[in-house]
Amino acid sequence: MATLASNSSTAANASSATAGSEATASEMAVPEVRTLAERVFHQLQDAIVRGELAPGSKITEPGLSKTYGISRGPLREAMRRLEAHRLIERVPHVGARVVQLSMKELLELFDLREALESMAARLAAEHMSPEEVQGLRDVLALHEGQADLKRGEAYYQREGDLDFHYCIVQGSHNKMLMNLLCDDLYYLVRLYRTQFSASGTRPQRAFVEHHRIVDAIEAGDAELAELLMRRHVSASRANVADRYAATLEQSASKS
Amino acid sequence: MATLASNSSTAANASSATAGSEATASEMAVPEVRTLAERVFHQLQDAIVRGELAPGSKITEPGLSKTYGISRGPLREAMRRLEAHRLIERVPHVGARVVQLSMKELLELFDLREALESMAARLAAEHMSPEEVQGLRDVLALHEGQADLKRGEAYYQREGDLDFHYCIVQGSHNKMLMNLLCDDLYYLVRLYRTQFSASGTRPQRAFVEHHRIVDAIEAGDAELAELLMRRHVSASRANVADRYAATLEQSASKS
DNA sequence: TACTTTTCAATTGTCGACAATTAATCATGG
DNA sequence: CCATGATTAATTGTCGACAATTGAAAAGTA
Repeated sequence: MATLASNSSTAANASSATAGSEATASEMAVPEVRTLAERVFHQLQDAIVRGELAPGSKITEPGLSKTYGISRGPLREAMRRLEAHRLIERVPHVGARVVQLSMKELLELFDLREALESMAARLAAEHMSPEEVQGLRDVLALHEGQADLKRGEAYYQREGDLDFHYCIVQGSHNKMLMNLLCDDLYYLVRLYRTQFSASGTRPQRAFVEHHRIVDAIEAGDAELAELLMRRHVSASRANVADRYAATLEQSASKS
Repeated sequence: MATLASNSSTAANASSATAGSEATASEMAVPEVRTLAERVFHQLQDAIVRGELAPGSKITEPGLSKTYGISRGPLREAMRRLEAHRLIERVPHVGARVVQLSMKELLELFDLREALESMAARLAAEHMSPEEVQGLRDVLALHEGQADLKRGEAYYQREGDLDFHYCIVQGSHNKMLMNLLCDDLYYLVRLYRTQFSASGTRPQRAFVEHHRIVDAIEAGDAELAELLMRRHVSASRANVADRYAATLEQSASKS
């Protein structure tokens, strides 16, 4: 219940908003529902990331228009935004399909994360306030408690992992970096996790890595924070690659 | 003439296309002119980057609709794409304005470049073919010849600088990285250069740094290439920051 | 049977008009 | 004279309809 899939900047805000939750925390801080195009954009974004719209499936404008009960005008603008966020792929005069991440593209995505998140960790070590660091520790403690409850069920831990990375990026105080990672790349990461039904692995190791990163940030050691985050993402990437290689090997021996 | 502002991936393609130029090389490889929305998107993109649409100026849909002779439908989709590329900023029910980069945002942009381009250099050192490295050397020689001709006139050198960085990113063979840098960030860089009328400085130093980077890439030394590119971008960032500080100081003493 | 050509249904691209919201203008009162 | 509120013009958001392009099914021929 603590980690929610849609807005997912939960723990980041939880530190500042101490009391008086007037919203039920299940729908908060959606800054743009002023227009139909915005609303259907977010709906489609969630539907894609949660796998309700299958990767690779063709989506047609009249179909969505009837499904969401809106005209094709706003719908096309929403689709243009989805295209910009790389959640759908369009071909002029042909149509649009939900993206289907290949392993090659997934590894490319990890290279991007390694570059950007290590930079984020460095900036976080330089700019994060003590209160923000405390919030970061709270996030870690929260997710560790969860992981104690359901050992093995690593799905929630996975969403918690993203919450942790969200906080780091927020701590960088670099708006461009925040937009890039939180608005674009993290949605792709979540899409990958549903697409490959990636049951999170190596949870306890990730936990200690998270703690080491926070330690470095708290100490203001920018270089160390950067290095540790870089290793953290790189190890995650290697883990994905290994599991994929194992899958290939398995399917090869079967046939 | 060699460096053109619009498509700007000139020298990158020049290496592969050796003979038989059927296009006049002034308009090549524009992969999407199939639809009105695409065309006006590129036109607006160029107009903004070249400063024809002043930063901060409000752009209105009926105005652009009449200017470009198209309906508001495709125009709105083009504007949505411009918004996604961070070249305009929209407020629902209010309107859109051309972005105006503050110095804070410019420095944020440099942090992004440092993270991404150092990663690009590392990947380029790992994946670039000898032919691609040779093309890179050609680009360097070309721009050095230009700089010899018009010493002090560093504007063209600046565009050449971007050409160089284009080639590196291409050499990374990472499509996501290429899209991010070439389709998004480099347009912002060019916008900044026109906005701040940034007459390029420290040209000769940049030249030797470029050569060192290519040396490292050719040697396959990924770590060194990464480090050098990182320093290169960081030095450029520091240079911008210093010049800005000097400007502030000057305006303070005047008043 | 296999291959080419033609037809056609469906989808996308484009347009003009209407409704909703905003910001500026103008009037009114203190 | 300034502040406050109503009015209005302009811009944005939304919709339905028409034109253009595509991919596939159907027909025809070797």
